[in-house]
Amino acid sequence: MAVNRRTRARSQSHGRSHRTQAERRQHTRQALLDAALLQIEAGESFDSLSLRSVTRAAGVVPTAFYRHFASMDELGLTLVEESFRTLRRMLRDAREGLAPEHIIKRSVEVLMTHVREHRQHFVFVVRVGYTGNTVLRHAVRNEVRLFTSELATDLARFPVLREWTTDDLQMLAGLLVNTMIATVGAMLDVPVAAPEAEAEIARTAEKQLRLTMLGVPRWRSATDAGTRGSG
Amino acid sequence: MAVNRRTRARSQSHGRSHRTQAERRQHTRQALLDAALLQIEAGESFDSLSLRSVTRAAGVVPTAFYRHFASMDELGLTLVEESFRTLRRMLRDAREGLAPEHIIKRSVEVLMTHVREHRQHFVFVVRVGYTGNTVLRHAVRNEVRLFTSELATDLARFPVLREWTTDDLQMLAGLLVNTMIATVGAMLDVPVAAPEAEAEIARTAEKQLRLTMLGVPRWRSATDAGTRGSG
DNA sequence: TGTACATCAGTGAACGCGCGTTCACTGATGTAC
DNA sequence: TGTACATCAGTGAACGCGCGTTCACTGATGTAC
Repeated sequence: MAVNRRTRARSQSHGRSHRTQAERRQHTRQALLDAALLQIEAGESFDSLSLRSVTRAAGVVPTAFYRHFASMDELGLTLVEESFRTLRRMLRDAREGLAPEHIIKRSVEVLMTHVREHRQHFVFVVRVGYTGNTVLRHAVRNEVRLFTSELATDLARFPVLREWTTDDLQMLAGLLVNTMIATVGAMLDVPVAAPEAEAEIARTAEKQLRLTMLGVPRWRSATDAGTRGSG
Repeated sequence: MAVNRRTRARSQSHGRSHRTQAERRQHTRQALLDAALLQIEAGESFDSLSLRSVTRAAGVVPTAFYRHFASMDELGLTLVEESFRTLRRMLRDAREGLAPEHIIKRSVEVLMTHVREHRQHFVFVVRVGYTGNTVLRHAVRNEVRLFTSELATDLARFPVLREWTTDDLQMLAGLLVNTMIATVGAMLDVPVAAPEAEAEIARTAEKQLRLTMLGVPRWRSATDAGTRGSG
């Protein structure tokens, strides 16, 4: 009898199947994060999200917010971390699928797949990276810098790049990341599941990466001539 | 006497030297636009600007806003136009200073100069181009597309690009514009008048553009091999 | 296992605030004679 | 040039609304015995 009473109470209390308090806490927390991502995906900027709209969408009362985050900024920083965890996973995936012949095509495929599957995280990064909120903007741009460095490290392993300076590798990684960000931006302009448009964007990204890599074997001499003079 | 009375009234009325009603109207209108740009430059997103904060900064009462714009969106669209007028002027300047040998260095110089001199317009474009407000975001991205096309037309005049398809020229112009946007984004991260940091950003941009252009002469054959097969 | 108490995620009322928008207005400039 | 009237940029009071944050609370879960 006592057990029945408690079971009923549990399932009634929030209409969910989470047995422990910790599980329900975690569930609410994630609901708040998801509500914010959803609104950003729908076209809002982070600045225009309100604590009340987020809690409303998450199905809790405004004051419940403070059980999980001290402010919207803190929630935003959590989303930055969550998003870049996704991006790092993508980098790892790309690293593994490296058949040197088709590396560009494969990289773009990995990118497109990840954008499709984690659209919200990419929207978040692209939007917040340029949005008003100074704290979040710097958090994102800092993560982008780290991400670029990781890519530079990966690039250093390619034979053709073995002789490049760290500086030049960063420069190349930056160029590739720029192309990636612009590609993501273009994909986000397009309705979800518009295969033609997506394919067109992918083709352009591939061409741009291919063109970039075409310059690579000729790089050294050009830099020497340009910066070291006739010494 | 009558003249004196009127003169006094004029100069007292707003403490300014604008003689005609039309001039004063224009003055207020520009004050509203400038106030918005200033707040965006200071780190706000467009969404977080309020009609009241803009009128406050412009030194007029909130309701005066409606004498000039029907809504903040309308003011925003005016700023999009104003900003891209600046960017087009930049393109024209770049077009004129084309000494084929130093074209990249010169282009980056033109870019850096314009960003320094019209910082607000660049901040506006970069921020709004990714911010929440759907109307403005699309307005900006559309202008960027037009801007890219104009650049593609300019590129078509170079001997080495004369044989390129329209599609490939767009692709290349897109790559250059991406680099430009990323460069502007990096410059805006940096405090105003930090010559070292600016120079470093300029150097990276130059390298990236140079690397991109290094691939150009080799482009055709690579594409042929990739897309046309052995026919 | 059963009981008594502690913890704490979520509640709901209340607050003061800045917002966009309405409205009737004021008074200097512009214009017709 | 002088006068009488029209125009219209800017004013100021008022409104209802959603916001973030405070506070005392409730009641289910967790824990010590």
